[in-house]
Amino acid sequence: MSETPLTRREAKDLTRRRLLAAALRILDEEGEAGLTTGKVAKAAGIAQSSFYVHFKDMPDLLRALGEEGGERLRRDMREARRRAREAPGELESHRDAFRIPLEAVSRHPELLRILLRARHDPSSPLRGFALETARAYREHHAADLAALGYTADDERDRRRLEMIADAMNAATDALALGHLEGRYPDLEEAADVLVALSRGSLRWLRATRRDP
Amino acid sequence: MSETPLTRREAKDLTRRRLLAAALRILDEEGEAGLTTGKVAKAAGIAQSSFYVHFKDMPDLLRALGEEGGERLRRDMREARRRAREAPGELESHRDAFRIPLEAVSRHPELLRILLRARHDPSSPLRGFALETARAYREHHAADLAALGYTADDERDRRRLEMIADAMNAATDALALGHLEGRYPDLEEAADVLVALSRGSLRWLRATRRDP
DNA sequence: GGTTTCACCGATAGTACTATCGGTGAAATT
DNA sequence: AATTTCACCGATAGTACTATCGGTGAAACC
Repeated sequence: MSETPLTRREAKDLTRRRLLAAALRILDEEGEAGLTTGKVAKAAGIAQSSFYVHFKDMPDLLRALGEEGGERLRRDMREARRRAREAPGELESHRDAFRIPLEAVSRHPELLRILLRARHDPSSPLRGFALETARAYREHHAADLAALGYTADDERDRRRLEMIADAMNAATDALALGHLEGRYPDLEEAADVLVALSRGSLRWLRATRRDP
Repeated sequence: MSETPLTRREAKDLTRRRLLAAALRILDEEGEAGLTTGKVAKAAGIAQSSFYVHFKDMPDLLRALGEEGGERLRRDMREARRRAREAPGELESHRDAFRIPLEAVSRHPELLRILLRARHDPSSPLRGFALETARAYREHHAADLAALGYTADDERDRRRLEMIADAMNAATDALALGHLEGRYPDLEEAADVLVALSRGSLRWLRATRRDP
């Protein structure tokens, strides 16, 4: 049997993390409609009223959840970016650039599902956070394209890169969700599809480079 | 001033349609959390209790909304498919195949937004309908690819077509939403991006045709 | 060792929504 | 013209959830 010599601060922090974990699980399994202070508190092993010791109200918990989850996602993506840059071959690197995000999403599917839902739900307290996250990914991806040498001098060029980034991100999410639903068992195959689509966009960018 | 010589049946049907329209608007503006029998009834100009004259409960209304909206969406898509087939040039036809859905979505953005939200919300009564709709689009799109001569004999090939269809549909939705948010003012540009991505996938399918 | 702090508890007032009921008047039926 | 039907109404019982309150015991502080 393990001792539990926890200080008061440690115990409180543990409870807080239990609440956040319970909320994430309920949110993923039942949606925001099923998310109540009572359910979360009970799942975390405390009384409903004690919920308010840790959070001002439910939106406050969701904000905290967004901040923590976003931090984790950003870490994952930075890591993915770094590994993709260090990859060896040209084609290998290109495939990695898509396989790594696919794997990251598959490891933490709840967060993606919750963000996708919140993005389209005007009543969700997480909506602003979801939109901000999506914008950040889009612009990072567009910046990557610019770094590959595809100029973004005028407004039209910049918009092109943003549209490609937006479309590729959406395609990545769709294939990751399909994988989670069991339709695409092999992430390698999904990465191949994304590489093919991406190559199409790069070819188009090259073919339509500035003026005749 | 116009007379209103409505039969009882006409009057009831009118109220029913008012309820559905009010629900759609509230759903789009406030999300499912804001959708209550009281709000919908008031917006339709009747008492809260009269809601139950027309629908068994709220899920029942949502089911009806899904059926009607789905019917309209299917009509739009059939039409889009037909027009794309009749289009003249090769490239024109290819661009049309993407511009037309983009335009269809832009005309009825509420429905897409609601479907996207419901798809990821386990608590939504519309979830089953949203998943079914997504599946139908994916398979139609995959069937179109097969009709272009990209064989789908074995499991791997069929999965490839499905993944491409899935990814392209997601990309289309993403660009349509970006257009609605004002980021991509010109749908023609968005269609160009989709054509470029699509060409990438077609080139890949050709390059990897059956055995060496 | 005495005092203070505070995470947690049960109880409960307040709020919002659902769904049913009996009543009403005008349309439909006879 | 008499009778029936029914879309709609106001009232209300029932349910679910929020958020606050005073009380309690053990950890933290002195």
